[in-house]
Amino acid sequence: MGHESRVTLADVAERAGVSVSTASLAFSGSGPVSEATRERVHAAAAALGYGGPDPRARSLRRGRSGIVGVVLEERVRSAFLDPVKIQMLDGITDGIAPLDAGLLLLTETIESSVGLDSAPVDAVVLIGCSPRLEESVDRLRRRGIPTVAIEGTPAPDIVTVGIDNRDATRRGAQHLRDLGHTRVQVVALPADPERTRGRFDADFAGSPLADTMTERLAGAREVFPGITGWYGRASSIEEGLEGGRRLLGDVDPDDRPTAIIAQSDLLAAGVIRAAEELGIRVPEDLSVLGFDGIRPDGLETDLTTLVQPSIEKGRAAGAAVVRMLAGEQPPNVDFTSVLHVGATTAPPGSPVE
Amino acid sequence: MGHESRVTLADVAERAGVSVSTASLAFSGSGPVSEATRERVHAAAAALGYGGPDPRARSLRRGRSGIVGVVLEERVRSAFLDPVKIQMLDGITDGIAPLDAGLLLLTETIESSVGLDSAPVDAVVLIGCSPRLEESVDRLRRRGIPTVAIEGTPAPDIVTVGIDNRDATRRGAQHLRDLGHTRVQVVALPADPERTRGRFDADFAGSPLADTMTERLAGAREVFPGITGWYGRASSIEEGLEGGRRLLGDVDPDDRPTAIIAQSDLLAAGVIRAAEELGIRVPEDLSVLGFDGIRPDGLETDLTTLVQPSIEKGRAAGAAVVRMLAGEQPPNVDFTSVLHVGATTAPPGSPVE
DNA sequence: TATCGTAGTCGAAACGATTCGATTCGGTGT
DNA sequence: ACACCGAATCGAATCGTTTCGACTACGATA
Repeated sequence: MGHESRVTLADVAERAGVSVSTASLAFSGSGPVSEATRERVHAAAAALGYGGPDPRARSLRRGRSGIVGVVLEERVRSAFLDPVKIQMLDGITDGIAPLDAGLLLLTETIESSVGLDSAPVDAVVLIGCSPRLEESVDRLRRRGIPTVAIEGTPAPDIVTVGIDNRDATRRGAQHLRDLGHTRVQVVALPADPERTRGRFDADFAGSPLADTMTERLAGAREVFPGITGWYGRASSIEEGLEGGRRLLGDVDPDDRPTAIIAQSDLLAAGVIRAAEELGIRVPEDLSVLGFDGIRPDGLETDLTTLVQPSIEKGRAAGAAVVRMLAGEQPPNVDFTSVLHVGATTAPPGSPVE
Repeated sequence: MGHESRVTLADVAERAGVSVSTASLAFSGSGPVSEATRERVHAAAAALGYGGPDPRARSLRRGRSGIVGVVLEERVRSAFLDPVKIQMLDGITDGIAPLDAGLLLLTETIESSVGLDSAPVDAVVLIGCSPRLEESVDRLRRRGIPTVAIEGTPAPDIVTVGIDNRDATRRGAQHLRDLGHTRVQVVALPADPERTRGRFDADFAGSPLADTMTERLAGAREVFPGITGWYGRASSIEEGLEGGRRLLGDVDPDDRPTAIIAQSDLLAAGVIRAAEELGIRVPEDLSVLGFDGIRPDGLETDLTTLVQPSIEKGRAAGAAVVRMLAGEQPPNVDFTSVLHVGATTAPPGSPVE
């Protein structure tokens, strides 16, 4: 039963003895309908097993679907493993609450990203959007879909929400320098769209596209000009572990860095784990600086890190969406990170307490 | 610029000098169109800044929106804090991959749950759906929307995906009994829709609605018939901590349980933390059994727990959705959990190694 | 009593695409 | 040269609502 023709508003109207338009009003509540009529319509609906107006037709007519798309650059799985992303998502739901819209998870899959322009969204939020998205952003713009990018390259017609990546990292690096560190290296976020990993040297220009990575690196260089390091394939403990092994294990102990600037807390957690493996003590033999201010899974020490307001970022993005849908043109937003000095940084070569 | 009337397929068709239907074919590719025509249409589209067919209209006509709804019983925020939920979500995305549809996050908000029946979804997956959903499920059924419930009460017309909650817990409890435990208590999942918390005694019937909790409790009772305990407001470390304090701290040390069956790993982690607070050693003075097989944030010990295949559950749910949309009627699925013996269970009163 | 405003209702025109059946039109097979 | 076929194209109906303007009563105002 049930796969015959569906019950429509017209059926309900007929049974209730009213016109379709009246029946519509009885449901949507926008317009004057007598109490008696409303009841009759609802009764008819119940009798016919009508479940309410079809959202598809409604959204076509209204021009709004009540859905906000969220584009994650990676697989949903990996996005959900990153606490920062989750916090942003949470902030977004907060921010768009006034719309009472749903959140549609879209992943920037290979190529066509079918979802992105066949999805009935009223607006889109790009989270940590990668360069590959350029083209998609273009299509969104053409379709006139309001777009907000968190940590994205600023572009005409889209609102961006970001943080002071460069300056924050500079302050963190300065903290290390103040402690007396001079041999410092970086374990960085992915540097290219192909998601490779490897060492980079002092000349490394970064990718114009991997904005976050490049900015944070620039901040580190303001304090340690010739700084080199390693970039991973993702922001994860695993990649940090790999990077840590390379930077700490493959070298003559005398050349080994006394401090590592990790571009995320997850990477930092990996670096610390690598140090453990190699018998290097943190912070006595090695200082580690993170970025994000989350508490990485399984890391029990209090990480020195640059705390960024992830939830706020999401909330701001959500708020921007709301305003754009209201016809305004909200300004870009920039947040500030603060240095949290924990237990993973200390003067180089300091004795065990 | 841009808020005039939008460009439609008709405009494109006219400019390309073809009929609307041909233009449509040129885009959707379903039907014979000469190469020349297709190019002309696309050129016209580009010239006019047409971003492709409007998904709203398309979905009305096609009767499919390409969106699968996921209903989380709680706020999105708290759902994302539960690793089990995340794993299921991940599994779902995997499972519905063949549809290449988006995932719409819906929360069972108070009352009307605006989202649930005004959302243009082709199918819905309920995750850990609470009893309050009964009514919503009803509406979904009426609308003829295929519905899959993970850990939900079986109901006509909906497919359920579950695990052997009862039997698994029984095996876990048996493990404790085999170790020699007799004073055992439970720290349980929420027991009622109002999300209160408190003690429950040997007569406690559970809620017919909080299925998971009741089933797992029943399993424990098969081994320890008169077992009592505490139920929390959520599955979280925090609630486990609270429960642990009550069961371990508020009693005469001689009556104190020698083992606690936690109904989730997060609760177990909380219990362990409570034990630490109270100076109770795990597993020497207290054995703790978890459920889920995740690695709770910040817990460094290897938890003895019942490992359930969360990702598989999600995947199965996704697969069921796919089959339902294909017109089949897939069977319910039940998975099996396996006992992982870690370092948090030991014979009662055993000496420190 | 004539007039006006208003609550309630209705018809019909969108909304923007897809799709079914019909129509054209070169080109084969015989 | 005749009927016939498939490819390409087109017209028109359809998906199920919402909304706009028009129309009816009916009580209130002048």
